[in-house]
Amino acid sequence: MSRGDCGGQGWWHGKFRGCGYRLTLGREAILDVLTKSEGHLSAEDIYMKIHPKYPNVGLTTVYRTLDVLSGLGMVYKLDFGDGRARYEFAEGPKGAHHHHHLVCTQCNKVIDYTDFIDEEVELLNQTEKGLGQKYKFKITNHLIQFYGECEECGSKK
Amino acid sequence: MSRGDCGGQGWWHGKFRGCGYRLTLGREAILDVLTKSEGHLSAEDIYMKIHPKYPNVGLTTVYRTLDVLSGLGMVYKLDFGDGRARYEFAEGPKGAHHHHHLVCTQCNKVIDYTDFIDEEVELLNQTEKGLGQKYKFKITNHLIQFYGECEECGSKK
DNA sequence: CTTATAATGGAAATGGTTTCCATTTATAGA
DNA sequence: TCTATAAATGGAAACCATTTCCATTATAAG
Repeated sequence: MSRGDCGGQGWWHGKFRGCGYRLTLGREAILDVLTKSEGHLSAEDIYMKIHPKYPNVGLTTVYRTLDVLSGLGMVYKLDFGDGRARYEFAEGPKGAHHHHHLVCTQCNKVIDYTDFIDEEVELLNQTEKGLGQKYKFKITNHLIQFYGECEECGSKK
Repeated sequence: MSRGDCGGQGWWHGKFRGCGYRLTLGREAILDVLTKSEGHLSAEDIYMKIHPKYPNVGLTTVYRTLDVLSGLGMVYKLDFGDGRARYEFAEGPKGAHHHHHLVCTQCNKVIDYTDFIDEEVELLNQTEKGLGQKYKFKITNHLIQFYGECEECGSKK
């Protein structure tokens, strides 16, 4: 399984099979949307995007698949405070495309930023290590979000 | 309005009045619970704690008050992935009792930690400033959470 | 190909949160 | 102190994202 294969169709098959999951059309369709769309999709967003081409993939399956993917660490489940979960594809190893979020508390707009990521990540790694030892946690992930008022909302007053 | 007043009964009266909100028994009861309980209460938790003493304060009022408090920045609304919002009192100025969260993705247990907070906060302040300028955001808050598997859940396998 | 069992979809249930509205209450002003 | 007015309330009903149920279908091992 050479690294080059990862670009081809279905590079995640191994990950699925290895964990005892089956490969289905619905799952492929959902992963496809997640990898090709720019972030922050809700379950329904994904359902809508898939539906024209795969009208027999139900919303329930979307939820179930997102749960599986989230459990495998292939997808992040996020909450931006708009009452529905948002999902984004977890990029490759070691922080490629790693980013955090800037959320407007008025209109729920979300900006992905990568500024300062290097410094952040270094501190986070240290912190993860320290916390993991102290609290006997096996830390697998972190979430950083900044909240505030975006330019547009600020000027509306 | 001397600073010393803040310890007394109802130090938040000014904040409320200043924003055009009225003081009611229910609101005082809710604030009282939030300030005196250790964090992460759900709306229903608060309702249950209040109910014996204030049986005529409804769950709806709890939700409404938490919304108001959250809007005033007196309370943080948090999501630990267990399907209900959790609220915690936002402590005084400049990071007194400032802490972040360590969340077990299996059992949803939450540990508050203050380790490394100083380094984190310094980096965060810089980041906030930089991001605020670049994206024209008026940043008011941030969220940091680490996710993983707690000792107990890890040993259950 | 056959078989065991995972996965599915659609409808129904769930459950946290919000909305509605008639009633109560806090507060400013007389 | 009393009154007027608009905010706040509670309880029931609505809402709506997500989950559960279950009979059916489809994957993949042998």
